[in-house]
Amino acid sequence: MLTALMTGRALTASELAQEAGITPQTASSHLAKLEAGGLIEPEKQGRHRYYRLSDPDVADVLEGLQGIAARAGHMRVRTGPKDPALRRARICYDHLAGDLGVQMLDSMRRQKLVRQSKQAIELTGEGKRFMAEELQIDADALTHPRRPVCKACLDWSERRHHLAGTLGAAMMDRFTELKWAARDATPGSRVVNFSRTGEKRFAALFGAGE
Amino acid sequence: MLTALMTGRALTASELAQEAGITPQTASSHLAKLEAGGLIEPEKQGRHRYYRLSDPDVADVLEGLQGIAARAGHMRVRTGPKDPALRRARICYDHLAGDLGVQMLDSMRRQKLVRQSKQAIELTGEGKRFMAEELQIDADALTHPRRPVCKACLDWSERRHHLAGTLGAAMMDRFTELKWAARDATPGSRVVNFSRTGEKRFAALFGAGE
DNA sequence: TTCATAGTTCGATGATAGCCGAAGCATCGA
DNA sequence: TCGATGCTTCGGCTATCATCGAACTATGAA
Repeated sequence: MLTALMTGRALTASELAQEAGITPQTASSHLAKLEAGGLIEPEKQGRHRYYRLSDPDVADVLEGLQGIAARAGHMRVRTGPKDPALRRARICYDHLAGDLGVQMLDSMRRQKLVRQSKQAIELTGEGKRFMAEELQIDADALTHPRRPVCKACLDWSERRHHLAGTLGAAMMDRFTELKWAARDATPGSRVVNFSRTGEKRFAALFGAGE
Repeated sequence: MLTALMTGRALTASELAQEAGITPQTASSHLAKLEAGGLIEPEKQGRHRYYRLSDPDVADVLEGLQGIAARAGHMRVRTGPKDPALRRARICYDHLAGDLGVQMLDSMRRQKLVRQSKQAIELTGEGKRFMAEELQIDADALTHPRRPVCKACLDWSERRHHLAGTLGAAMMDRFTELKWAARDATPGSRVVNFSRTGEKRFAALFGAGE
């Protein structure tokens, strides 16, 4: 289970159970121990519990152990992820998720448009300016009684955070208005299709980091 | 046992057993497993079996694990070494051991007088010259049918290698002839006492490294 | 509200890891 | 050659751990 988490992605308890080839009950007990030992950290998301390695140090130690194990001739093979095409862009409730969603939040962090600590995300002054100038979004108008402006939402396919909250929704709305992207016509589909120009504009603002 | 080995020193099977608070039989089984796993390496020395961590990587991983354990509030305390005054210089069979013996071999390696790989030590051309000029020892005359000229011998107190073999014995003989050092008068004592001038001359040739 | 799903807790069971006593090798010293 | 010491192997015991079935809680969907 730990090696499965070494990709940096977060996995649910059941997925980890399946990965390890044990029942959920057994996995639950092991996960509790790993958490008590400070090796992993849970993140609640609806009725799921996503687990991730609690620290880069843990990944380092595991990597070292794998190296030693490899020298001793003991090695496990890991299967890579296998996912459909909607990994790239889709709707999560009302905001952008998938590869592009994760990429967007990553880029926003790099550009210091937001500050993130754990689940809490805060828009910086620079971020507000950016939203107003580039996307014509008035961040101050997004406050809502029961919903935060910014929120980290764990991405189903990427298992990394993307941006939720009223700002996430407003940005998705703007992308739609600007005809950069549109929800797939197929009923029930969550796929988001980006137009050619939309993709370019999006990349100009939130291009994959160096 | 592994944390006991993290000092870099080699420890005997019985010492590791005592350190762990278990019987030698139990320790033997664990040591066999650790060796099979490539974590430790044995070195036979007479009827002792000295174990050391097989690799700096192993020490790194252990250190990482200890760090994680410390964060989780689980930690072990380790007792330091405790040894008598004969740690400094003593006779090991017929050659110099103890702090000064280890220091001597270290210095010889640094000065490229010898080349060492594992237990095997070889005198370099530079080394032969050094022996002839500084200590009036003809290295070529030291060959022996059943004994190597140079041999790494694991030091009891320092748990590092010092120089054994006919060369080690010849050097100790020379030190005695030159009145640099003498075996302690007490019968049965293995202590070697260095004279004031002897200590200086020795330090001039094999001074502690920079 | 009711049902389905994700996850946990509890209890029982079977496997095994750790442990030690006794005995067997190997090495050293006399 | 013989005894002492360091270490290992063997056999058996016990405690513990991983495992799963059954039952329970929480969240989301209908």
